[in-house]
Amino acid sequence: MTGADLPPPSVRPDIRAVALAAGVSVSTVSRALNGYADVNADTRKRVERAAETLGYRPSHAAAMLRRSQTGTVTFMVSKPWTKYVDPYFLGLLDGLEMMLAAAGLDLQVVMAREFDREIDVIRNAVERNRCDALVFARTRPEDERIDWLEERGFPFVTVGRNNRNSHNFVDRDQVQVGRESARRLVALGHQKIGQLTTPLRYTYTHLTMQGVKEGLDEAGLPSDPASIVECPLSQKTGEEAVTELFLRGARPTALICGNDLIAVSAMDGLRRLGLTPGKDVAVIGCDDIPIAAHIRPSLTTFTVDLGAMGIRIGRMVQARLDGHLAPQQDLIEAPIVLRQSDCPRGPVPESVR
Amino acid sequence: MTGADLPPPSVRPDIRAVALAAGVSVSTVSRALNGYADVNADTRKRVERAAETLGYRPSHAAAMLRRSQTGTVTFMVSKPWTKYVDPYFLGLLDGLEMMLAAAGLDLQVVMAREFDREIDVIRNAVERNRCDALVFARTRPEDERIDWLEERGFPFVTVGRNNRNSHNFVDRDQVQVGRESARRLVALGHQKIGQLTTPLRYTYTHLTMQGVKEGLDEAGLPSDPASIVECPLSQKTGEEAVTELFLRGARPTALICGNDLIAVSAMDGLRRLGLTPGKDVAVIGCDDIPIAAHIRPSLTTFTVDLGAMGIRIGRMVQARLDGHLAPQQDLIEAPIVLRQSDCPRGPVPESVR
DNA sequence: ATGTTTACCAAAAACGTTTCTGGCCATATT
DNA sequence: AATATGGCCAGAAACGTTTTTGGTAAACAT
Repeated sequence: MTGADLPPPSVRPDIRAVALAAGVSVSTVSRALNGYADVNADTRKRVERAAETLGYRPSHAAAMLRRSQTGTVTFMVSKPWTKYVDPYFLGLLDGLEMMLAAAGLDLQVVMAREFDREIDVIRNAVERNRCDALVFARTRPEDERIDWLEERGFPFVTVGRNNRNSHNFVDRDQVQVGRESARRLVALGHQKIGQLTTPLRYTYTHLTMQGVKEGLDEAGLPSDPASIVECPLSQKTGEEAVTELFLRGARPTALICGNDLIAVSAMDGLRRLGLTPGKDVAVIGCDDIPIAAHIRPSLTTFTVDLGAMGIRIGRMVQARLDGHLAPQQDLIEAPIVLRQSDCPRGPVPESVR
Repeated sequence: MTGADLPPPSVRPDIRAVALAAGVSVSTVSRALNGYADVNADTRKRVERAAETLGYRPSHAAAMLRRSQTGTVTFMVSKPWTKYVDPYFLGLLDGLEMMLAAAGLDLQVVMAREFDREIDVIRNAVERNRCDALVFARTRPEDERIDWLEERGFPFVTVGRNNRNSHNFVDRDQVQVGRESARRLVALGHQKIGQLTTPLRYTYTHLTMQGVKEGLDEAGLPSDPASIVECPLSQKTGEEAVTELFLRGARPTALICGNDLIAVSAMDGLRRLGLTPGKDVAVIGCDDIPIAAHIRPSLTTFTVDLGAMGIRIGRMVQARLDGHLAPQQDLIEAPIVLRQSDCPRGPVPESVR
């Protein structure tokens, strides 16, 4: 009559409440719910039922504190990504989050702006114990982030390589991308092939260039440094880069572009020079952004299953968290998607000097 | 000589360690570091110095547990986004994360796949106390997520509206986008204007259509339902939609497209019908994706400062967390970016029937 | 000289879990 | 019959903070 048998107010039920309801101790509830072996099947069932009817949700914070782990994985995205390399990002996150969620891990996203040094973001995440593992992309040959983390033995996975590669990473097979680009164009009769590369500070840019060189070597063609222009989209569009290339006197009949955005704006630049992309000059991109199929000429490019890539990252994170120290490294094939923008070699009109 | 004066091993320093080093109590350290008033300036300085030299980082988990709040804001992204609306996403996240980081809040990302019901994701986040506030987009006129959260008084901000609008939201002024699209095309002499809309389940689609209708009404032009095709990119490209439109017998000389991807593939469809976009048929998009300026014809579209939008969301979250219950609602202007794809009305060649 | 406020700080009680230790009972082993 | 074993569970000690309570000493007012 005192109201003690009223349904409890809308306060979140404790583990204690569950224990009370199930008629067992708190520790037993914990063990039962966490799947420990030393708990009777009946008891476990009773506990589970009690938890269910009470709508019990364990407090993440408390568990986290006690276990001294966070249950979250942090994905760091670098600001230069934001505007231009979008397509890459969400697909990856999708697969990753799926894996992590299945393992009961949360995904946290943190951005490194230009005025932050990326390393500070990482230090902050690690030193404040905000996450159990880190994931980041845009790796460089000498990458202080990787050095710092390896030194401390903190779990992390990168999208891309450095020049040591003693850690867990997932990457497209960029050398293959470069090689296949070159091979394709060579097969189409091109001899003078220009390159509009992504920023040189990233490892994958060099890997692609290496692949291109291999492809040209195979055909006995020279690799002329003058036919390569670095093209960081935030400062220089493909349009400007292609103009620069022709101003240098290079007269490529084909262009290998570091990504699709470069390719598209390069095509724009070609038109401005009076050339028709996909006819006078072949163009190959990389990434297969959704729009690549719909522009004219539609873009020949390399695709990659980002979701699968994210899943592999998730698996690596888990493996590392489960104590598997041996570095895991996955190179993912990026198949070429043939469309219209690559074309057989045609003569460059004399109107362009 | 017992080694007691050796530097402590590489164990994370406690708040107790700081207290010891500063010669004060644990509670004083806490109050000093959290900026409470009732602590002497000297003491505070001493504590801060001690914390600094020890490299003390408060345990997030412990603070979280004690304060019974999580310090994180969850952004839910719905799967249909993933592939096509990337650019939208990252810009938003960027601004949002900046605001949150400044307020000491973490940003967590969670994905709702098709097989998950979005509401489950939200329930999980809220009931397990995983976050202090929620943010999500792609709102619908009748949005059960909003209903559920409002019912419970849980803090959240949406990108987009529902049909009640009693909560905190940020949105583009879609009506204005639609109206201005129509006005622009009318001014260019167009009378038959087709619409390729984003999915009808979203509120913003209807708002845009309403704006278009207003624009047409102003000019005394009829709004023909037959000139409207819904175009969910995951099932129907702009190319298919435009074909459908002409098959229906509608013969628009201008197209208002729900987003840039629709616009680009619609232009492709036009070409397939023997029409030249930007010449025979005007096309207007929405979003101003990075590529919009580089395709041919370059795309007239509406831009929006996503970073600013993210920042406003962040502010709303903070306000709500600070106890400001009155709903805040921001409508953001999306200025038109005039390029080549909109053109004066030209005759549709008879070759197309 | 005696209350009364004020400024500062220490002690201790949470917060809600997990895990360690140990204990009881039934069963198996000698 | 005594002892060891194993299954199962309760109790209690953490985990590292924040916040409440209360106490001391100095400053102030009476």
